[in-house]
Amino acid sequence: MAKQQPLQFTLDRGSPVPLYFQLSQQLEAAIERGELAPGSLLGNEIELAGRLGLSRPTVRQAIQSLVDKGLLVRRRGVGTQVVHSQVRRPLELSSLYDDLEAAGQKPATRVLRRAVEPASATVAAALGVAEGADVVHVERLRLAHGEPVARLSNHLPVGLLDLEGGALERAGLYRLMRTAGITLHSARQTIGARAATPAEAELLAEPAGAPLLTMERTTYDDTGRAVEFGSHLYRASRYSFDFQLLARS
Amino acid sequence: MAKQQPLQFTLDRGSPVPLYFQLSQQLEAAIERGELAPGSLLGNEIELAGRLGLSRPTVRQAIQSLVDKGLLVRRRGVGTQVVHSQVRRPLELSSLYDDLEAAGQKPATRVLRRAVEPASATVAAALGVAEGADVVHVERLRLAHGEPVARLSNHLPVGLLDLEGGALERAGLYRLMRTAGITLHSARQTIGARAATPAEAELLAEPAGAPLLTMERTTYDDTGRAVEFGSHLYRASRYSFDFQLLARS
DNA sequence: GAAACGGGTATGTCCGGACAACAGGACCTC
DNA sequence: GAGGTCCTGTTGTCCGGACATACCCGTTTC
Repeated sequence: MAKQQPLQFTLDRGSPVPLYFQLSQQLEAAIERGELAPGSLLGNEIELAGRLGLSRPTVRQAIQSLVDKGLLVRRRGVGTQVVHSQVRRPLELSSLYDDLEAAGQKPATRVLRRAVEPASATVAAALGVAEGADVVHVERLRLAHGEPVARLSNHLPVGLLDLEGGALERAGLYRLMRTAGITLHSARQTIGARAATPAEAELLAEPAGAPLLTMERTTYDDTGRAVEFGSHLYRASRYSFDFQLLARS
Repeated sequence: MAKQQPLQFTLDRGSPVPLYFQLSQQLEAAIERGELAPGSLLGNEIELAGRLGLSRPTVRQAIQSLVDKGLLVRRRGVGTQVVHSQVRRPLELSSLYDDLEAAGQKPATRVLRRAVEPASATVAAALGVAEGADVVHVERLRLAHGEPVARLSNHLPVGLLDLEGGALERAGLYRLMRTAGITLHSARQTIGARAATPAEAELLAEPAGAPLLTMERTTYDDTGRAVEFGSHLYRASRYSFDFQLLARS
């Protein structure tokens, strides 16, 4: 357990990006590159602060953000250790489109339907509007490498976003929302499974009665307003939900 | 948007529980009880700190923990607001047993198998041991209200835990681990679906070929060691994964 | 009427210090 | 040799202050 040579960090006090953030990013990059070995001590906070010309609270804030990400573990009286890898990304509020793109699958979208409709009881309850009130309904078929992967059905409040057809084929719904200045805050979702109906089987190129993954999700922005209700169907033979989660506290 | 009367908080400086934690718990309770209306401002930090006889960093730490939980939203230049509810609990590293118990379903467990076996390639890779090395294999049938819900298959390193049969029927695996002094840190999991084989259908009292939810999970403790690999089957007709997630940053 | 300006107010960042609490090893005692 | 005790190092908690920065809103200007 020999002490390793200190890493080099470059901090720019003139930059608008906070110092604790600059530090945490460089620490994360060093861990990613393996320059900070898993299990190794990070060196005590006070000495680190002194070496970098920062105060301890600032250094602590940088370290804390990585602890929250699951990359570091603090042990009182011992020190701060790098976790033994295995950590990738925790579950995020991400869109299928971006996930597929990041995985190198060429995603594509076919818009099946785009209309203003009266809200059903389920949709009204999820979006917090009156039953029968107008909502936007979008139905899309998502493809990867030209093969169908999922049927996405979304309901949105009217006037939230203008979903011009072309935009929907070039990006995921969430990216469009963020671009429109909506800050996503949280979502409530349910993942289940059921057998495909004949129509669904045909659309997704599956045999009749094939098992499908279902996902229902209501997304809220930071004012607490429901901005989207989605009811999706995934081909179980070609898709699964894959994520990491951290123990709280 | 009238200013409401300030709430009362009682802080005990003699208690070993940190002041910021006492405050955050009382704030959370007040939100839970509806004493802090959704959307209402929390009052500025400096004045709040003065009123409670605390410093601003302490108050900020309490508020920050609730922001991380998704209960509050900070807005620079505006104030800190209570989120418009909808927030319950984010996804946790919880055991099915505790979930069922919390939901008022009387959980029960039938141990189908408990043996030391050589690790298959999949299990060995997940647990980080050599293929063919000894691992503990536990197979359980989980019931709720006397009805089968899931078939749970777990592999653990030998010597980690002594899984006496009776204990396995009275509590979930994770609770046993925590009791044994293991601190769970993170887990990697995959949720999918497939059709039941005849044997699985029979065990779970489903028709042949019924859609089942599958979940595979590898759990790590805070030293980065894999402590459990689970491969589970859920009846899609009686169970679904239901959780909340927060947008990062 | 719409756009540009500016003041007030709140959070965001950062500092420097102090003491408490815990883990682990060294040391001593029996 | 086994057990307990002290010491040291490290993180945990808390304080008081300072300045920067973004947002809201009323005012002014065109």
